[in-house]
Amino acid sequence: MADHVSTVMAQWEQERPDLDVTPQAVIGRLHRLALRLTDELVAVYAQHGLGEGEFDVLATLRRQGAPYALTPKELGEQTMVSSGAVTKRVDRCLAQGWVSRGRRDEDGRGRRIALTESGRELIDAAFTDHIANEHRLLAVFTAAERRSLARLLEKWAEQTGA
Amino acid sequence: MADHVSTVMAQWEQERPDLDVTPQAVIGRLHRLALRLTDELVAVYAQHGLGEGEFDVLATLRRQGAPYALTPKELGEQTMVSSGAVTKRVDRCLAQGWVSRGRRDEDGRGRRIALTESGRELIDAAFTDHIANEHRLLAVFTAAERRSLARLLEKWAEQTGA
DNA sequence: GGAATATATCTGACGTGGAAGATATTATCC
DNA sequence: GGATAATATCTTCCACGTCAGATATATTCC
Repeated sequence: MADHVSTVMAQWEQERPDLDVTPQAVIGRLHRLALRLTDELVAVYAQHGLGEGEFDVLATLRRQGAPYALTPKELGEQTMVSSGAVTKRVDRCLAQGWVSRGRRDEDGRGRRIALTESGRELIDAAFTDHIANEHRLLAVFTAAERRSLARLLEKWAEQTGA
Repeated sequence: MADHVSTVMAQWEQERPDLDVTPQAVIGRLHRLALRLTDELVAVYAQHGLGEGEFDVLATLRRQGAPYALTPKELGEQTMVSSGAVTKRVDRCLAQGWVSRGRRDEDGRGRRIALTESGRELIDAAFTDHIANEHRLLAVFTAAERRSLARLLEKWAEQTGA
């Protein structure tokens, strides 16, 4: 019945009775859960020959709508990775022919990363499976629990500066 | 008012009306939140000269109680990293004199990683700050909300095989 | 007891991301 | 319009983790 985090908390209460470790019930669980969920999600990306970074790039471009294009800066902001990571992720997608890297018209500094036709087909198939996978992972919950969880996470994210 | 995840979901509803992307309200938010929280936690580890891996090792040993020792295998199981990662994390702690690596008596294959006195002092100080930090991060919530969130995460973790 | 197998740990190659600085282009100010 | 600053992107180096295989020791079965 006791999950890992409960065990850990009991150990701390024994060893450091001066501290109130109840936050671990939320933060510890959240982190372990995020790790496990990532594994589950990555497994589906891999079925389509995609790593997490590539999936992230293609999905971000895809959801912008036609013509499925963003600058590297916008890509980095939306995916929360550094500019260096964006360059490398785009390089990998480029090598597979999933995106093109063009010059932005107005501003010579800017680039324009756009989905190719094959990239769009790939991400449409992968994303369909991805969403099915997420439904599967959430199947434990009732609709009310899901709403409750979503609301709590949203509130937290807002405050942290989501 | 609209957080990033809400925006993303609205984009997908527009682009892929055939899919029900509501799971993102939970899974997307959980992942972004985990990333942000990690940054906040790591900042405190760094104040004590610790990386995430080192903190993880020292804290895991510390909460076992005296004599603060585990085998590499046990360390890896509790911290959810590969055996290779355990070796390297322990190497780094060893280089700083925070742990010792001895031979386990009964089994010549086994090792015994134990906190040194300086390691114990360091993790006690760092963990005190860490818990204060977690309290700060959870300050947005009422006690009831915290319990509710903890319960939902626990339920989820249980099913995934926490 | 010796061969085959299992277990525990370590090693090395590799992949990915971050941080800081390099480069290219544009904007601003006199 | 030329110097200076700002912006966008890329490059380089490094930290850290995984994975597959290497090594050392233990166990099992004949």
